[in-house]
Amino acid sequence: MSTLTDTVKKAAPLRAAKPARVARSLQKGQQTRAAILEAALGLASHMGLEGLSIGALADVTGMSKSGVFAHFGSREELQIAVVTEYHAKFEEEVFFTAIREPRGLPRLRAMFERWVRRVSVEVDSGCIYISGAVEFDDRPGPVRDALVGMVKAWHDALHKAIVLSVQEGHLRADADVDQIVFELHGLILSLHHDARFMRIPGALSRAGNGFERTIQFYATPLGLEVDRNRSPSKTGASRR
Amino acid sequence: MSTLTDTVKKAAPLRAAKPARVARSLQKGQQTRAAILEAALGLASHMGLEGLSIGALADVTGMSKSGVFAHFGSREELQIAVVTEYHAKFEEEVFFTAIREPRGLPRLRAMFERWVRRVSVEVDSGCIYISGAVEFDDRPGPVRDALVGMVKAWHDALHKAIVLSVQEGHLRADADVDQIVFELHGLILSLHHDARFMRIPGALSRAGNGFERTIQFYATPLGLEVDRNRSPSKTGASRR
DNA sequence: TGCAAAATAGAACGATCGTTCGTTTTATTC
DNA sequence: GAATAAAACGAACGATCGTTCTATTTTGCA
Repeated sequence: MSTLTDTVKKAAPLRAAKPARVARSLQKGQQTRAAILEAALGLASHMGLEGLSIGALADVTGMSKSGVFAHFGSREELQIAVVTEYHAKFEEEVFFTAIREPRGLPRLRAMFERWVRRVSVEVDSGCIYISGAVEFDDRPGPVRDALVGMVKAWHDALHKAIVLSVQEGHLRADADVDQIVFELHGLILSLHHDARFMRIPGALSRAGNGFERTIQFYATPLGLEVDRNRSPSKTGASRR
Repeated sequence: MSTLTDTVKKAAPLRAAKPARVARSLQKGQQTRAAILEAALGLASHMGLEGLSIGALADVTGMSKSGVFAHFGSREELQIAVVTEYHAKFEEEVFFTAIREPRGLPRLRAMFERWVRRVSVEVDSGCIYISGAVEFDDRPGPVRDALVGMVKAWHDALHKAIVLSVQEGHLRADADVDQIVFELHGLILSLHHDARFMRIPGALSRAGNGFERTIQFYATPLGLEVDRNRSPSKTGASRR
């Protein structure tokens, strides 16, 4: 558990821009900065990181453009702050919650389910990882670097959860771990696409179906018959 | 075959904006318009549809801003023209080529393979369907409508190819067709993500593996044993 | 309560955006 | 080749962008 956490923390170490303020007195600044960031997160979820403008942010928060600007120093640093904030929220609501589940399939399933929830239903809208990936796949710079680092950290976390599932005997020993990460991520991306862009109602359950089917496939021992009578995973009691 | 084609054509009927010019004489206008569109396609592939600017387009083509502008009447119509042009290319290089394969699994496989190629390796870059889906999932209007219609047409084409695969006995009779479309699309999206954003080299073969694995799953008759002589997670000697 | 520092406002900058308009160049037709 | 229509240009517009600068207000601590 601490290992997974460390991975996430290490791969995305951007956090402490401010040197923590020797005497932690003046809180007003940090306070409004947090409020701005919250608004920026909502705006970026709708318009994307590139659609995020300081003027619109000033309108939403009821501040002046320069007042907003002063808290970040540049638009790019604002974008990085937004990405970092999103990462922290994602970590908290998806990773840290799921990791309390017992290692192996239950934990992996929890990670996927919370991931699904974050991408499709939660709060006001879209996943910044996903929109950011499209916006910055051809745009080098620190924003892109931050995004890549965080997604990579999440991939690593998934990777380790799958390895543990193999070790626990929940998945086949010869299962291609990276391939599973690839396919699970694909289910999430397809969910995001169908739910948010195409507005297809059934997308959410499709993602769940896909997960169970994938797990079922990689859980089947080599040379043995697939048990079609019932769910493949003994831990499968939880959902569905 | 004509059915599939009709579906595509019907769902995305935007094509003939110009009334074909009674006497098909004046070709200079259409000619430079096509050249501009070509450049716009390349630009939009890199910067996205929202990143596409008339000024940059004028620079690339060596024309004046107003000269470029006059060919489309508005930025929005330019974006629609780009999307439509991309659709035509996609149709030609993916759909019309694949549909020459025999119905059933061979045709479905051809569609997927050409789709993969379009998304990852081909020309200069990214898929406008994918970037457009992210850019316009919260932005109502004719551009979004055009995009949704075209993606929906492609989904329908996939749907029919899968139904034919079932009818030919290549896939299980109880296979959930929409679920398969969902999962195959997920593989493409994951490929686009990993190859273009994360720059992971193995992504291309992962997509192929995922396809073969998915097909293998849905090809297995209910209650019968899976043929495990061949390794399932391996590439499965894909090329049939 | 007074003072220094931090936080915010306001105005202005250069740049770029999409768009309009009048003119000039180019292409097509008689 | 002259007449006519299409195409391309160039300058300018209002708006918005990120950013800078200076002034003003607010905050935290003595």
